[in-house]
Amino acid sequence: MVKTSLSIKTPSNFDFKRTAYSHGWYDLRPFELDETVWRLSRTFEIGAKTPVWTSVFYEKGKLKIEAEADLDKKQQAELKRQIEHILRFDEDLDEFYELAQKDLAWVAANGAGRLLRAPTVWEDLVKTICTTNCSWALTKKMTNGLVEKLGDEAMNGRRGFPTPEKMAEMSSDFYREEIRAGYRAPYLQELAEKVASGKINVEGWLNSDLPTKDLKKEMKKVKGVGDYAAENLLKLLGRYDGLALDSWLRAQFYKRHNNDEICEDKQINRHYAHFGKWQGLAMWCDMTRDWLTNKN
DNA sequence: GCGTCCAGGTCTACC
DNA sequence: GGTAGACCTGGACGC
Repeated sequence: MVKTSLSIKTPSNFDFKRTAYSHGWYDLRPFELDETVWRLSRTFEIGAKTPVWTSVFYEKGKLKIEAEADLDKKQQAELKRQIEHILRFDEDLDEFYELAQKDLAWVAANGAGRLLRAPTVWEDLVKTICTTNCSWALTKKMTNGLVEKLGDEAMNGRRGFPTPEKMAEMSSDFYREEIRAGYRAPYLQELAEKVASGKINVEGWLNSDLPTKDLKKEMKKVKGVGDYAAENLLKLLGRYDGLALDSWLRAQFYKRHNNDEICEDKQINRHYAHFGKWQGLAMWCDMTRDWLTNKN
């Protein structure tokens, strides 16, 4: 039941559908996207007794927020801040849009380029590890398991993403046998312990002063994080220097730009090099251009 | 139903 | 720095 209704003014070039549907995160719990009415829902940890189940949708130039809890002013402000964060309101895409005018003009025209992210770097990091070396079905199974078995419950019974502390309590065997994380099991356990104990501050990566190259090195110190995972996470932090190439992205490139023939990664890099620090975002937009076809 | 093969990214050991 | 093999799961396929 909706107990708090709020609204936020969106940036002028903001497109809710393109942002919610920007990549697979909308499909991973605790996110839920109802494409029939374009409502994006999930739990938020905003200092209330329990996580707060909240839905957002776009109406008349404003983003409407409906939370299933009575929220005080402080909690309302925190909820707005987290929603602006996940929908990337702070992303200044003007420079990218200008660069894209030549061969990706549709990007600016359609307000594309904002990549949905979780409220915390922690959640994005764990989910990214769960995308490596497996099918999307298995990624969904792992994240669903984490949320269902370890997430705190909101008032409506829906669960949030587990905290590092909660995940650190569980054994490697739990992640292997219950979450079906396979060889990733000890990686998840070790990561949770390090984050919970403060040995690694992954939230600090968001506003890190480190050059991207050095930040990527830091990320790759986490077991289970290689080139693809680090570059994917960097994109979610707003750094698009890397292409985060995985098998799907490569296959899409071969189809669209290489007559469906396999080529070396060097060729893919060359293709997007003129986008400079925006090349990762340029490639992602290029490969996902048709995602909203038949969904409007 | 069972066994085999394969895709998917990263790690470790080795050169 | 580059490479090979192992890691583990689920789906596809053949029998």
